[in-house]
Formats: sequence, C-alpha cells, structure tokens
Amino acid sequence: MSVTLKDVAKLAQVSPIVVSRVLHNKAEGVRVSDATAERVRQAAAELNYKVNIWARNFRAQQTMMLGVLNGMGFDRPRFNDGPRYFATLMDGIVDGAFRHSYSVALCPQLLGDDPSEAVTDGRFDGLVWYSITPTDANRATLAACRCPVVIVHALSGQYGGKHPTVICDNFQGIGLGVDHLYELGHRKIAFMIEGDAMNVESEARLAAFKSHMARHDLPPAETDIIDVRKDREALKSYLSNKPPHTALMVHADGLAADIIRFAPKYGIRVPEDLSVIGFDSTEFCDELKPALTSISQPLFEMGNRATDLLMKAISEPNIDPVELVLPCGLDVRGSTGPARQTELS
Amino acid sequence: MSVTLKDVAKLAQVSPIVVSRVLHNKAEGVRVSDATAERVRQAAAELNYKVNIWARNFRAQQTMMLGVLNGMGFDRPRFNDGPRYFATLMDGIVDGAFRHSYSVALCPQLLGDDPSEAVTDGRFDGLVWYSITPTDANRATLAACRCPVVIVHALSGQYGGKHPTVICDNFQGIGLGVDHLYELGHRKIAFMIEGDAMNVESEARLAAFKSHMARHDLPPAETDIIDVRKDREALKSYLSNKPPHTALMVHADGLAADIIRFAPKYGIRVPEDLSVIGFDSTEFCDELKPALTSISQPLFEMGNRATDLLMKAISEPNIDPVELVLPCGLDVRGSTGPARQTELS
DNA sequence: ATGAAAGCGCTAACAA
DNA sequence: TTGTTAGCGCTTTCAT
Repeated sequence: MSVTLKDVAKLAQVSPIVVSRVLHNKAEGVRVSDATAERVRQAAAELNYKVNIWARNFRAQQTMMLGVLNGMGFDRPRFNDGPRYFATLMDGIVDGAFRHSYSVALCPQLLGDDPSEAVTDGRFDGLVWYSITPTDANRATLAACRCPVVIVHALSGQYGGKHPTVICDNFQGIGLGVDHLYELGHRKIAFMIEGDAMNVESEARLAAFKSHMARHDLPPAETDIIDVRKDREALKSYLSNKPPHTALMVHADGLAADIIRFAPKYGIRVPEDLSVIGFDSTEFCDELKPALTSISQPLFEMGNRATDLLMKAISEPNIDPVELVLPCGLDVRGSTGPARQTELS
Repeated sequence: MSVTLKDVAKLAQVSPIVVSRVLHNKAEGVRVSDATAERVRQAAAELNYKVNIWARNFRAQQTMMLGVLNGMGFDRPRFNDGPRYFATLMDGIVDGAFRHSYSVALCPQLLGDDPSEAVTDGRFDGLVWYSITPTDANRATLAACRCPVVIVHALSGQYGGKHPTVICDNFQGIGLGVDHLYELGHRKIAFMIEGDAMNVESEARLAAFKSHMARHDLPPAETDIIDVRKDREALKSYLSNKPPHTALMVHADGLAADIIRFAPKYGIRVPEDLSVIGFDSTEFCDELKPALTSISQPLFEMGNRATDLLMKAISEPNIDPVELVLPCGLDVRGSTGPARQTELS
C-alpha cells in the first residue's frame, strides 16, 4: 500500500536497516559510507518514502501522545462551554506537549463498552486530568490508569498523594484581592459563594478570605459570608436590603457579573457604593459595565507546567510527585474603587 | 512490561488467538466452547489484562485518529485566540469524531524537521483543515497529504475540486441580514469590510450583499461599500462625517463591535440613527450595548459534518468529493431597529 | 473448536 | 561498513 523501508532498501540495493540508519538516525551514530547513504537518500526521494510513525512508536513501545480528560470523567472536553477556562488551559497543555514533541489527543471515545478503557488501553503515555472531582468513581478510574496522570486544579492530598498536581495559589490570590480593597480604604468586606456541590476551590478561597481578613484585624462575622449556594434569590435579597458592606469578594466571575448587572436595579452603584472583585479574570470582565476587577489564574502556565510534570513522571516513574502551586494575579478594572464613607440611603 | 494476550493465553492454557477471539471478537463469530471462554475471561480478569490499542491499530493499518490543522498551516490550533470560532468548530469535530469512534489530535509537533511531515507520516486516518488560505505552500502541503482532507471554510474549487469541503452559506446568510433591514424600512444600507489580506469569505459576503441589494432594487453605489482594509482610521472618519446610511452590514463581528463602541462618541445612536449587523454571532454580541444583531455560522454543525465527510472519504477513497454548504442563521439583538426618517444633524 | 503460521513497519542487538 | 535475526502485540488465514 504505502512505501516502506523495504521498498527503499530494494531500490537502493541495501538492507532495510541501512535505510533506517541513513534516514532516521542521529548524524553522529551513523556508520554508513557516504556513497551508500546518498544512494539510499535518492531512492527514498524517488519513491517519496515517509516513515510510518505508528510502526516506529509501536516498536519503541511509546505513543508520544498525551491525553486530556476533564470534568467529571469521560464527558468529552468542551471548548465552548462556560468561560474560556478550559480553552486557555488547553493552549498551555498543547504548547507544552509540542515543546516535548508530544501530541495531544482529546479524551477519546472508547472502542470498548467501558469509557474508562481509554485510560488503560495504552493509548497515551500520560494524561492530564482537569477539574476532577474526588468521587469514588473518579478515584477508581485514577487508580486504574496505566500511565502517569497529572491532576490540574487539585492538591495532591485529595488523591492519596500519588500524582503530581497543579493548582493556582488560591490563598495568595485572595490575598491580592483583600489587600487591594484594604488599600482602597475598605473595612467592611463580604465574601460571596455559590454552587450546588461543595467546590473545593471555592472553599479554599473562602478560607483564604477569612485568613487574610484576620491578618488585617478584620475577622469576618457570619453575616460577612453570603452563601447563595442553595438559593440564588439570596443574592437579590442581599442587594435589596442596603448591603452593610462597601466591598464584595466573589468566589467566581459568573456570580460577580450578575451582581454588576443586578446592582443598578437596586440603586447600588458599582464601585461607588460597592466594590466587586471576581475570580478568574474571564474575558467577559472587560465587557461588563463597569469592567470587573478580578483575580486571575495562570491557566496557560498551569497547563504548560502540567506537561512538564508529565514528562518527568514518564521518564522517572518512581520519583515523588510534585505539587505545583502557581501564583495568581490581580487584574484591576473598573469595579473596585475607594470605599464609600456613608451608609446607603 | 504490560500484560499481553500471550500472558493470558499461558494462564488459561490456550493459544493467544483464542484469547483474542474470546475477549475482542463480536459475539456471533466466536467459535469457542463456553468452558474455554470462561477460563480465558477469568485469566484475563486475574491478570487485569487490557488490549494494547496501538498494537491493534498497527496490525489493522489504521490509526482511528483524526487530525486538525488550522490557520495558515502548521501554527498549532489556539483555542483562546480571537472569538470562539475555533472552539465551537472543534466541539463539532470532536463530537463527530467520537460518534465515529475516532479520536482527535491537535496538529502535532513533528518528529522531523519539517512540520509538514505530520501529514505524511501516517499519523492520521484523516485531517480537517480549517480556515486554510490558498497559498502555494498550503496547496503543496495539501497535495502531499497521504490521507483524506476535509477543508472547512473553503469551496472545493479553490483547491482543484479534489477535497470535500464544508462552508457556511455566506450568500444566504447575508440575504437574511439584508432582508431583515429591508423589512425594518432601511433603504440606505452600507457594507463595511476590513482585513489586511484578501479574505475569501469576506469577499463572498460583499458580493452577496451587492446581489441581495440588487434584488431589492437597491444596487449599492461605490460609496456604499466602506473599505477600511488599509486604514482603520477610515472607520472613525466615516462615523464623524454624518453617515448617509441608516444601516450598516459589517463583514465580521469584531469590526461591528468597534462601531457600536465608537458610535456614541460621534453622537450616533445605535440603532436609532444607525442599525448595525455583524457576522458570526460571537458570544460578545450579547455583552455589547446595544447587543449586536449578527448572522451566525453553524460552526458546531460544520465541524460535525466535516467528520462525516472524512469518514466517507476514508471508507470510499475514490468517491467524488462533496461540497457541503450549510445555512446561516440570523440572531436579532438590539443593534437593529426601524430606519430613521431624517438626516443626521 | 482450537491452533500454527505469518506479518503489519520499524529498529536494537549482535554478527560478519 | 553492512547485514541478519528477532520481536514489539495483535489478528487474519488456513489447517487441524
């Protein structure tokens, strides 16, 4: 069907291995006479020979391929859902993989009946698992993986300390936000959190908030933690009752955006009456009026470094897994300003 | 290293081929005694045997893998650049590929020195090439491909009619926009176009505009085509000189968004003074004030159908390539309204 | 119902 | 400097 080494060898009147050496070996190791080498190269060109990369990989017992899982398990990665989170992370992963001469495949459909076969059929040399939730099923799948797995958005401890992990520094990030507000004169600062399930990262952010506030001698009271997890209406009732705070840190941009959109309806001006900080610095931050100040995760970097950890895990299987915590940034936009001095009327 | 068929065979006291039949064959074709089959299954379970998918693929001379190229050639796909175009298309491609039990890999780094080796080393069973520009280099690469290639965002004729193509119906899409404006009473409608290089699709949209306007007995004059290709400042000078039009169709959303943002500075209200229609219905359309009415490409569908064409090309290599033209939609938002009756003051 | 042989394309190890 | 052997893991073909 396709032109193989053997065909080239026949034409060049040498054995296949010589062709392999001439065409594929590093220049240094090659011990072939110039004349033969030239003959081989000509033959290859004439036949338009190309290696079969999978034959080579099969022989070398490697795939030169990384897989990406995301979310709850074997739902396929979606680029266009939600914010650009996953897209940016993927950019980092792909960039890193290419840097190491690896390809990236999107978590494949499985040829068998069980989705988890995809991580056990030798398809990949390594996996990046993104935004995994620590359910029993996921832990079981993780344990079944036959290749190194780097987990993004998790701390190693959540998974038995067996896998390298990459996560943003939620503690430091929230600190950036709190300090920013403090410097603007804010002392009455609330934290708002939502979400159906307990989200590990949101929890970490809340804890960080409490800690950083305490550092400023402003330990938050219970009423300073506004939990709209069960009832999104709680958000509206908070806004309609003259918020006692001058600033709001929100666990994620989506909720912060709603606040910015709803606030005017309740006579609350952002940032004059209420400063708002989100988390993730999603692209829509710039489009909001006012634009949303937000803490940014180094998503590209996270994906990128994940591949480095994977390479290390592939080449040194028995090394202790690294837990990589990367610093956040603060993108100051229009939704934060000096604290108001008076009560809302 | 890993458990193979042979290991299972030894434990079950049968030959490897029997194991293969029991574990992998369709139920019907299997001619193995129940007792043996059971023994094999037990052995496999005991050893925790998993197929090596690449050995199977290698043997079958297929990869069950599709590749995606985008842009000018071998720049790697970027998910987070520009609008969500590529992300949505990818979602369609991935969905389609999975539906056919194929994986999708992002255009890989090349193990050799020449990037284009990636399309000739048998890495993929098929390729989706997105947003290709018809340069000589790209034509050459296309010709060198050893697997079927489906081109997205192109017409078959641009590439010698040799490859299946998928494109949105720019003509019909622009027609939706023109008709929408016409029904709102607009008669003075301009078309705005930009971009460094000649963009085939933008050109097609411009031509469609002329044609649809003529259909309404409103053939556009030269002054109704505002070309800001060379000079983005031309946009501002257009806005500052009391536009004689009541509506503007723009070749793409990005430029339309700028108009919406700049217009107020020149005392032009959208849509009261000037209705604006974009193209692509990008997600930021909703965030603009007013939200941007825009023509939408069926991007997910385009990616999805591209994989169908690829499957067909893989299974029937000699079939005539299909040219798929998928209809656009019109997302009416706030930036279009009834035509103003008076001149701008 | 089961098994033996053979080979996909490539390259490491060893031999000449 | 060149060639031979051998095998990666799997499955099709043909024989028993």
